[in-house]
Amino acid sequence: MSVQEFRNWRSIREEVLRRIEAREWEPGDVIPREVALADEFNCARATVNRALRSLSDEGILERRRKAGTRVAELPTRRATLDISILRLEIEAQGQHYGHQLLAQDHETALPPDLEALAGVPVPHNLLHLRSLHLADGVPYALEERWINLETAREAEAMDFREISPNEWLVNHVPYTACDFTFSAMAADPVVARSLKARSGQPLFRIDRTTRQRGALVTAVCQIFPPGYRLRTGVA
Amino acid sequence: MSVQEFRNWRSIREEVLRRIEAREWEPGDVIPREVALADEFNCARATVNRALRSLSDEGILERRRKAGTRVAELPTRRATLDISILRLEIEAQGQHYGHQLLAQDHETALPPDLEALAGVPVPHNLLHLRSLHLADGVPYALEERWINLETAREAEAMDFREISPNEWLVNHVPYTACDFTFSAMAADPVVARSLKARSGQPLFRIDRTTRQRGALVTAVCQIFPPGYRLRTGVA
DNA sequence: CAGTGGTCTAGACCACAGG
DNA sequence: CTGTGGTCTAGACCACTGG
Repeated sequence: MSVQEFRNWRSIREEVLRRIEAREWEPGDVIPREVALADEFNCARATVNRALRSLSDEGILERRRKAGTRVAELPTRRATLDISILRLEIEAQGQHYGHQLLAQDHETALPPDLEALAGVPVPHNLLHLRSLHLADGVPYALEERWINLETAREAEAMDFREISPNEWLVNHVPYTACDFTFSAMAADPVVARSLKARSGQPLFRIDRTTRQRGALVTAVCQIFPPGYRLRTGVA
Repeated sequence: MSVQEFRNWRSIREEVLRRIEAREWEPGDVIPREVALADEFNCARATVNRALRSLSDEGILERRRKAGTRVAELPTRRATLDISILRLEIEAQGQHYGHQLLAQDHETALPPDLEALAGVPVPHNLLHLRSLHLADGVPYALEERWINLETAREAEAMDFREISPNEWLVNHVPYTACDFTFSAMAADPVVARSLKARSGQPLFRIDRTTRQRGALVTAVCQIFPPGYRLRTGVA
């Protein structure tokens, strides 16, 4: 083999991938330790570390102290979903975004499945909003949202006909952790009417709960019209 | 404020998050540059870099050369889905995994939606498999799979009644990139019978195409019984 | 207890993009 | 052109864990 130059961690990463694809290193094999690779590639160990860590983050390698680094046998496909704000998703498709507030009231509990997803105690003081996202005037998603008024008091005074609750929250409660659930459901008559679907049609649904420091911030259920598909980028 | 010790990149990361949550740094704000933070935290710049990079990877910060680092305004929620092998998913729930090969033949094209998802030229020499994954004997998912025989010739000789095609592929074609699509569909009579669902019921569906070096390796469509939910970890 | 990856440091140079 | 993040280096110590 010709002498190759490895200048940076990306090229090392590529070379490691190449060896795995070429089955020079097979699933389950322990690969040479960092020092050895650093020596082979004629670079600092930190650089090799950077490359191997990135592969380990993606589940392609498994690393353990003392045990060394091995090629994952049954790699978990780690798909990253970029869940953006619906407005951005719609505008990215070159469509005009619209938002329509259908209902607003106070509730004292979440629906059971969202409560289970939340995994944290849910207060009894919730602002409940039902709204519709539109793309070029056509229903794009029906959204049902609960906002914890103890975490986000100012939400009560907001007029969510102007700004969508999601965008307001994102800018008001900056950093949050969230859990998602994806599922299929049948359109009930109410939902069907909002989304211009027929009752009983299969709809794609995303549930989400958002927390900050262990306290619920908001819970959302978004329902999409028939035919909607959620796509991911690469693992 | 009391003098705090910042020993490692994780603690710096936490402190940065704290400042964002506390709105000391608001969405859109430029935060101090790495050298300044390294100075404040009394550590090397590389350590600050490590902390900020991890936040930037998650979409919480946005970094650009010369422009500096700022708190993301409309952060994209980056959910990571761990799509494991169904056998592992089932066994992780303490259930017994079973696999049943329903049909096997040759086809010359993918269904249109999978072909669109693939994004690479699809050869006309495909092995097609239809199989059922069982958890404790109950249908867990119906799987329809196409394998590119030009990439994975040996697949033709395999007996997929013994080992599931997915597991064989994973060990045979180690590293691959893949794209997913999630959607809802109505059970047609055939699918309904396999999954013991009623015709027309909403089903959750995952489509996936897998590539290696730009060549299609396999395309899969997995359909789950009513009530199935896909959950994610945190962003 | 010893070997491996995990991390930190201090310094350097580079690449990119803002002004 | 200049300031910022991106990366590399050489060396060091630490933490975990397998044997």
